[in-house]
Amino acid sequence: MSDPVDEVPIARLLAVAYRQLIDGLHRRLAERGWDDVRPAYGFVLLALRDADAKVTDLAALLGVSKQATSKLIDQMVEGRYVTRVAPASDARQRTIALAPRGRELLAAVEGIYGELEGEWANLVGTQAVARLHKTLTEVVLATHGGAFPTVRPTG
Amino acid sequence: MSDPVDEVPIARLLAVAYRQLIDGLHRRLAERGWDDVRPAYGFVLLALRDADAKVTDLAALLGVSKQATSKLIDQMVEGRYVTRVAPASDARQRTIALAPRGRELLAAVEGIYGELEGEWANLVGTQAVARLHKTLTEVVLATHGGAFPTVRPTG
DNA sequence: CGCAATCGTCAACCAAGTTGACGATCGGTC
DNA sequence: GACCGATCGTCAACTTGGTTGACGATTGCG
Repeated sequence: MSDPVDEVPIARLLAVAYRQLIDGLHRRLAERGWDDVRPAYGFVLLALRDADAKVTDLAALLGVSKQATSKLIDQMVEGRYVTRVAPASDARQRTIALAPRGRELLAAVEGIYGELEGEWANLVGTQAVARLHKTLTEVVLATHGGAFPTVRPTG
Repeated sequence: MSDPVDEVPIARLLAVAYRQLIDGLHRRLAERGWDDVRPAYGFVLLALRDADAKVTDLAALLGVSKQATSKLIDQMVEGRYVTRVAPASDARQRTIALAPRGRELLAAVEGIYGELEGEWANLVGTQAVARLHKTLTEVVLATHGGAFPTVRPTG
């Protein structure tokens, strides 16, 4: 690639940077023994951190069908990251909650994100990273009516 | 999602922002009649803007196998975006070049990127967007020995 | 009570990757 | 020139992670 750096579309920068973070995350997770983890797990773990969720909630969050979500949860149940229980309030539903192993994984993920972001801060400065975070947040919120949008897994 | 915005990992912001740009790009392309375009086409078009390439070059750039690349090129040849010719220098190879229609598509893509980035500038300011570009570029270059890395398509 | 709506799972299918294989062609060595 | 390992790109079989359709069970409302 010989295009001047100034002309690289932001979309490509985002793609490369995202890929880099995700690859780094999964490499470090594997090094620490978490070697059966898909990128999509991260979004589910985050969603469940503060509150349990239903399959349809997670599907909406992830931006995929409920069938795809159900499959993903299958895997996560099998890996013992989440639990799936029919609540007393509605026998059709399944309540998905973090299992202890899922909490441990979430802690590992957030720790590694901290490391990776810290490495970025070492490269370009803490302020630049904070500004990056701020700018992206503003753009995303402004273009989605002030709310965090669906995350379609991109990897 | 109830997590405070400050705690959203950058990886997620990147994913959302990227998704947003790509979706916006493809929506506008479709509106302008380009309705058979995959996100991966963009990376190929960019790569071919200044120089023809071989299948293995593109595979390395895209971060996928040569078989996957060959298939992708199949589609792009069929859509008349690129041409594929065995060069006189080596009968095993295939030289992939932009066809006229591919050049038109590339121009459309770059125009839309300009629009989208302009909209971001309207939201957060021209300077913030420029800084975003700069920071991401620095991070990416610093972590890849000064060179632009492989882009594995993320969508 | 009846029925439309909702839930989540099963099943079939699809797109875009992966790995293995292979015929054709190079390029280096003898 | 002959031989052979390396390289090229395509074919083929397979996998993965989605999609859509279907459906039995369960709600919630009239």
